[in-house]
Order: sequence, then structure tokens, then C-alpha cells
Amino acid sequence: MLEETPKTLTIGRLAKQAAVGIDTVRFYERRGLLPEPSRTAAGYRLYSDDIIARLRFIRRAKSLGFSLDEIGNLLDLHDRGGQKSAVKQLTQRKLAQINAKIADLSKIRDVLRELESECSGTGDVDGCPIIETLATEED
Amino acid sequence: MLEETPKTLTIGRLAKQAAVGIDTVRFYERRGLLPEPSRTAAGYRLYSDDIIARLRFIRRAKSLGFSLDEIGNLLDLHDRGGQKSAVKQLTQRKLAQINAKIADLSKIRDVLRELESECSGTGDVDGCPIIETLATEED
DNA sequence: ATAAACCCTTGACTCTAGCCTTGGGTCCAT
DNA sequence: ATGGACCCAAGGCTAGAGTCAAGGGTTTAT
Repeated sequence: MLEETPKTLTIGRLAKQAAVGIDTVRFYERRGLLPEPSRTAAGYRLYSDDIIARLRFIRRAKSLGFSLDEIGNLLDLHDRGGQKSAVKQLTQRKLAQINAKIADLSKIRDVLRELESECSGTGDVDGCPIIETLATEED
Repeated sequence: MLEETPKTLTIGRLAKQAAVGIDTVRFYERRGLLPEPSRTAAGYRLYSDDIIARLRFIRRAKSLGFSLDEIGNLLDLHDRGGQKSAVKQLTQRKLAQINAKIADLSKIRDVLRELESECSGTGDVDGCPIIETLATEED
């Protein structure tokens, strides 16, 4: 019962805080990624501060290659987390997905590091195969 | 002078090996992500095996949240790597980007792990804040 | 008390990254 | 020598994720 966040943000302020567009906020609301906010008498949306973090999360998760649908799943885990055992399964699938992404990014990182330290001095390289890092065929 | 890859793949075989569509291959060629292949007398594209890895790289990098333009940059690093100092700068920017992604994914992973082990037994959670993992405002 | 700055909805538009269709030509197996 | 299975180019279509515009109400600073 620590539900006491003051609804004080208009959509414009919210959007600015989260570094997204106003239309994007309304779009996410339609997509179900944001809860329907309360409204003023005139119909203006009013948000509490914690929605800023939610929006930022969406923005960052998108940059990690998650679709809005996938992000919706993650948010559900957050919102209704741990209530069902189906959730546990989803959690595990998401975990596997995330671990795979981390592994792939780590490989790219290693090669870029090598490229940075070794390859940029001499001018002529031939052994910094970025591509080969991700050449395995597993889907 | 170890340039000796036999050009033997038609576009269909290539696409199948790399798990992408035929149209996608032609599309990537137009976008400059794939070199213009040699052709048979009849005009059929002919690829050497190493293009498979290049295509797979593109596919995986995409799933990590890179746009085709960004992937083009990475491929340039690979292809013309280390020739200019501008390349080094690009490498460093990409590295920072990749490290940030890894850090973000690691945070999500940690929370999901907690969610998996702790939160799904009791039924009622309240302390597995996935969102807060990425709540910092740095762009 | 009025203009600037903000908000509303609806619906059309854009961009990215492809996919599909049409109308052909080619290769190979029988 | 003919019917699939494959390839070509050109152009249109689609899904996902927004973005913009029109036409109108509201809030606020001057």
C-alpha cells in the first residue's frame, strides 16, 4: 500500500524526460505498453513520475533489438511477475535470448578491441575478421 | 595472394545456407552490404562460400539492434580495416556502443535470473523491478 | 483578454527492411 | 523436347514503429 505517486506530469513533460516524442507516448499507450493514465477534467493525460522509467526502459530495450511485442512481455514479467508458472517459462526463454545476445555482442567486442589495438597502427591488416565472429549457423 | 575461393553458389543456395530470403540477398546487394557478385553468361549471380558468413553476420547483427547502415559500418571496418585513422575512431565509437548494450543486457539478465529463482515460488512478488534496471537517463 | 504554448482525436503519411507478383529467360532430368 | 525448378529485373505491397497534419479545446503569461 505504498501507492502514493503524485500524478503531475503532462504528456509533453513526460516525453521530454524520457527523450521520446509525444506521439510515441500515445502510440505506446495504444499498444498497451503504458497504462491508460488518469485525466484532468479537460481530458489531458496525467502521469506519475515512475512512468518516466518505464518509457526509458522501452527505449533502451528497443535499442537492444527487442520488438515492442517482446518488450511487452518483459513489462508483463515486471508488472505481474511471478504469479503464474507460465511466467517462469517465459522468463527462462527471455533469459536464453538475452544470454545469446550478450554472447554475440561479446564476440563482436573482442574483435573490435583487437582491431583497435593491433590493426590500426600499421595500415595494412588482414587478420581482423569481424564477420567470422558470428559465422556459426545456429539460428 | 590467397585469393582462391571458388564461385559456385547460386543465389538460391546462398540464401538457404544463410537462412535469409533470396530477395533479401538482392536487397543487401543494392544497399551495398554485399559486393556485386560475378555472373554466369546467362546473368545468374555466382557467389563464393565466404559470402555465407557475411550474410549470417548481417542477420545476427540485426538481431542485436543494429540497423543496416550500422552494419554497413561494421562491414567496412572488416573490409578496409585499419587503413585510416577515421576507422579507428569509428571502431572506438562502435566499441562504446557495444559495451553499453552488453551492460544493459547484463542488467536485464540479472533481474530475470532473480525473477526466475526467487520470485516464482511464492506467487506474490513486489521486488523484481525489471524496469529500474535501465532507468538511468544517459542517452 | 488574448496570443503562445500546450493538449485532444482521427487519420494519413513515412521510413526501414524486406516480400510478392509479373513477365520473362535458363537448366536439367526424363 | 518439355516440364519443373531455378534465375532475372522492375515495380508494387506489407508490417513494424512511429511521425505529421487538420481541426479544435485549454492553460498561462503578459
